[in-house]
Amino acid sequence: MAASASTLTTDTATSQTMRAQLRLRELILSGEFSHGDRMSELPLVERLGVSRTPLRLALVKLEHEGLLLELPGGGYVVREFTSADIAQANELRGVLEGTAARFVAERGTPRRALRALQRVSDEIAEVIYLADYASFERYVGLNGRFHAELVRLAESPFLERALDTVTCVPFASASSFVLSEAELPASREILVIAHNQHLALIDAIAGREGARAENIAREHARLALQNLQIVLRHRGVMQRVPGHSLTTFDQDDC
Amino acid sequence: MAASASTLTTDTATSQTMRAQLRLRELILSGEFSHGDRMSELPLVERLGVSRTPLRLALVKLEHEGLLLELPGGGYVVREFTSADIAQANELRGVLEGTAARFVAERGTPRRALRALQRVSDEIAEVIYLADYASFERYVGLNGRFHAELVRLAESPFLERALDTVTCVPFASASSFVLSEAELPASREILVIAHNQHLALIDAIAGREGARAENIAREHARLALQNLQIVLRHRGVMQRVPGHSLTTFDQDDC
DNA sequence: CTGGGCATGACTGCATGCAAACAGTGACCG
DNA sequence: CGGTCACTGTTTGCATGCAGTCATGCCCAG
Repeated sequence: MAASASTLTTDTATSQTMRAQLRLRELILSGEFSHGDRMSELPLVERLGVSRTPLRLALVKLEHEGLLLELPGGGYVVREFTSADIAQANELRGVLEGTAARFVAERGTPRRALRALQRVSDEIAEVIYLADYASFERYVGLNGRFHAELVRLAESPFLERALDTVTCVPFASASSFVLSEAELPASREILVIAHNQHLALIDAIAGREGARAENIAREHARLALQNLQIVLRHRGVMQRVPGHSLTTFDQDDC
Repeated sequence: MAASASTLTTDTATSQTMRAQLRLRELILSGEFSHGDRMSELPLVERLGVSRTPLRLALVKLEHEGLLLELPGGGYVVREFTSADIAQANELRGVLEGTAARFVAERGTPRRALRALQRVSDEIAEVIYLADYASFERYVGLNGRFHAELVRLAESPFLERALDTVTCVPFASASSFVLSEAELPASREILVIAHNQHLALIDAIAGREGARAENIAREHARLALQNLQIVLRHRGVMQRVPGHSLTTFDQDDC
């Protein structure tokens, strides 16, 4: 849901509820609120320009998404994500994407479908050796497409739903690959490794090696965490990353 | 969410929204509605005795739970669960519970915590050799406790959330072990096997054998599907099982 | 000076009225 | 006779008013 909803922009939203949900998520992830902040309805009504009814529906949905926590006495607060949360969510993502990969490999997929993955992979190969920032951003988009395509091939709606429960966690989704200019060389090495894992994944799927595909996808997810740790060495970068205000990193442990 | 909410009864619900959500879920699973039925607000308002506002919140929550589907033009219909859905959700449950088992095994758990699992397992050992229906029902409860305890030990909120996305699927949760008087002997064999898997799981966790624990839990989940297939041979039983009206089973394929 | 109780304020949960959109039906035109 | 358009009824989405509850702060008494 997070993925599909976020493809809409705030303007194209048809209902007030959707508008409120998108705009609110945007506000939260942009750092407008910090973890623990109470989401009082009246100020938000004023700020978002929607009535209380759709706003409340949006709050309920964001609570289900995991960004908000319901208070016992009523009302919601912005949820906090600890480094342990991020690590666990990321590991879980690896498990689920690994399961997707296994499903695809075991079921056997027409070569035509695999070619879609291959194409994205080829595009990625073109950008990882370019050292400029724009190429990195393109990589993030392509990488997201690769993972989305993989999950799509699994043809398992429940798997997608389960993945939605972790992709809402900042820094735990495949497309939240954090970039750091200061660590460009180190990050680029990681991209090379990640690309190699993509290739191995495709090879495993093509050969219907389910267990291999699963394990590659798991290790692939762990690479994202590794990259996050590298970037965390330079605090300055993090300030600009969506979702930063929701996280609490213990010093250099993640 | 499904698990925690269903522990409350309709009466103890504090808010109208909660009351509507519990009662509605009850109505849907009890077969009062069939898949595809439209959940019109006004009739439900009359039936549940709550106003439209809390009812709509309940509908949103049930949609997120997976029991309802949102229509493009607005409104909700009762979702259909095909046998493929059930199989996939069950497989996914195995993956997630396997991950829970792996987490517990790898992290290493104090013997005191393992003893809780052991106790439930001991209680199960007492009931599986009794051939009466009451013992079967006790087994279902104990089995649910075993699985809940295992997930609790994993100490991973996201894992629990992800599991919630599959436990809402009829016949896919650990506690939805379907009983059939007609197939008592066959089902009892399955219980014996399941109990043996529980013991192996505890042993694997105690020995910190993560991969073994994970694979046992996966295979354990597949056993539930096997049992369902056995019970499906006798259609009569299914009529009384919660959630039956939401499912469409292809003949003897599941 | 401190602790407890009361009052006031704010905030949430709920109910209902209103408007817009969709579907269903009937009539009219080709 | 069939298709299309318009009208009507139903349904959802939204806005707002109201009441109950929780928290906060102040005042008074010990």
